[in-house]
Amino acid sequence: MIIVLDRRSTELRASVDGGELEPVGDLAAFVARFERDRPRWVWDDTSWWYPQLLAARVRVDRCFDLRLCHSILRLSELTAGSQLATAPIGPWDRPALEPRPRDDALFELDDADAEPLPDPVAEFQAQRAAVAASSEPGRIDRLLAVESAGALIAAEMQYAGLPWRAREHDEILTRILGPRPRAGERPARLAAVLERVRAAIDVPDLNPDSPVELLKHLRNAGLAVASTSQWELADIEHPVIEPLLEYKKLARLLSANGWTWLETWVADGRFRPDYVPGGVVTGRWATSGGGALQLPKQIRGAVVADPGWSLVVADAAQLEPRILAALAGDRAMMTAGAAGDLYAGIVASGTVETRDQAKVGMLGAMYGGTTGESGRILPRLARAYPRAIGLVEEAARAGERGEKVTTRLGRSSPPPSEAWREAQADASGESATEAATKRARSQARSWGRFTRNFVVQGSAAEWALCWMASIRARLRELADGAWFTDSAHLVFFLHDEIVVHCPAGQAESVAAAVRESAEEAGRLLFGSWPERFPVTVAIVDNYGQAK
DNA sequence: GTACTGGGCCAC
DNA sequence: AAACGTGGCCCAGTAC
Repeated sequence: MIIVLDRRSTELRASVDGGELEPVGDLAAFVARFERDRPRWVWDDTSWWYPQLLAARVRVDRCFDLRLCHSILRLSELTAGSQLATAPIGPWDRPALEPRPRDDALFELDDADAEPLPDPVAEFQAQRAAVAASSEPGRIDRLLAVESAGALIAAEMQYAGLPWRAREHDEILTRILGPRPRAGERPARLAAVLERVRAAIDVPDLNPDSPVELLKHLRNAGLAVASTSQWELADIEHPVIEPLLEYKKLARLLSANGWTWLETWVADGRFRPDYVPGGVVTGRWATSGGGALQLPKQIRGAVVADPGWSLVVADAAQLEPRILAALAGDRAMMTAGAAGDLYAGIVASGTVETRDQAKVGMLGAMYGGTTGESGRILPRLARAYPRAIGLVEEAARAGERGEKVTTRLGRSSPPPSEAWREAQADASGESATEAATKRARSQARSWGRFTRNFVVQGSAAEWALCWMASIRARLRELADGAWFTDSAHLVFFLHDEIVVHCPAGQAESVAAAVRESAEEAGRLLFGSWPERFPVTVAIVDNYGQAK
């Protein structure tokens, strides 16, 4: 069953299985009634519809998020010839849709130039047509389904929140920075280390938070530095270095995740980040506000399970190189990963000497690194794993030619900008200057690094979506009809890592579900292909205790 | 006052 | 004195 929901008028309407649009009356009651038949809900934007349903304690199993699906179909090479992909840019291509029209006349006056919301029924039909005409409808349809499932999960995680102990957070800050000071003052330990910085270069009123000022005084003190970043300072011998690096560390914690952050983002014992599914070109999630995807390890100790509950923390081991091995069908690399630690397996094969070399080399291959140790190791990896390394090299060459690349399930990279194309065209002309050629070459390489990484990062993001969707389905079975936050539920996601909050008695079942879901995600992407996706699972009270 | 940019650094 | 992918957020500094 398919139900398209429409919010173009203040009276919400629905089309059931292709029927006429009819008023729904009370939305939550309507959805709850039809949800018993497990329809696929089709709506313009999950972040508009779903939070209000959750607030009314109505959960849905499946949806199509038309805006997210549109942006995939618009760019995908698998639907390149479709009407949807060739139509002019329209309202479905906007990053976020406009809010619901209001009755309020004044508001409408203000809002007069806002574009009307588009027709979801017509858009759904256009999307189905694009999928049906695709060279690989199964892949793209799976991508649309898991992308949409991700949108449901993001809304559910925000509703549930990550359990957060403000007192524990305060204790961590106090231990590292000193007690919370009055507004505008530095905490004691931060102030003390700043005095050591000022003394070391004899500048009593130094403002260490101004890079320009700091750089000037460091150079006056005789340090041959071009910036104040830690990678440059770390190697220098001078009494100011140690306290300065310490100051930067503490100041970062204070400004990014200090007491102000705590007051802004934690309420009622929960941190509720605003996840943005599909917010990154590669298909990764982004966040807006709260910085959930940059939660520093230092403060993860403030994430504490409720009394009688546990946290199941799981992360996929060496996800990206495993994805690459599977994408490329590189048996040798799969063999390296079969026993557990992929990097250790590369060492065991005799390709490199240390685990760190294996890791640096693989990351360099996937990011396009050419200098330093990763550059030196790459040729050895290329000999041992010609298919895997060949795949990322080919993705880079395609990008340098201005072509698209596509992930496992069918998300394609955007085309390079018009300026990029012009630069390439200028460089190939007869009258091209040496500078123009050099600039074009540099831009081409840069775009090649982007497409090189896109294939791996984007396919890994698809794996993670499949993993989460599968976990969500298994946890629903485990809940046995209970409201989802009263049973095991997802509370956190970090690219290749998830956290489930669950009654302690469920923890072992959840751990099993998480492992089974990782296997299922591998099958959803690669069928019966033998690459394995092992996950490390920890059952803890406190996120800081995991790994 | 707000809007924007660059430096810097956190995560993967 | 950066390179080597994807981001967000804070701060200082500047333009308006």
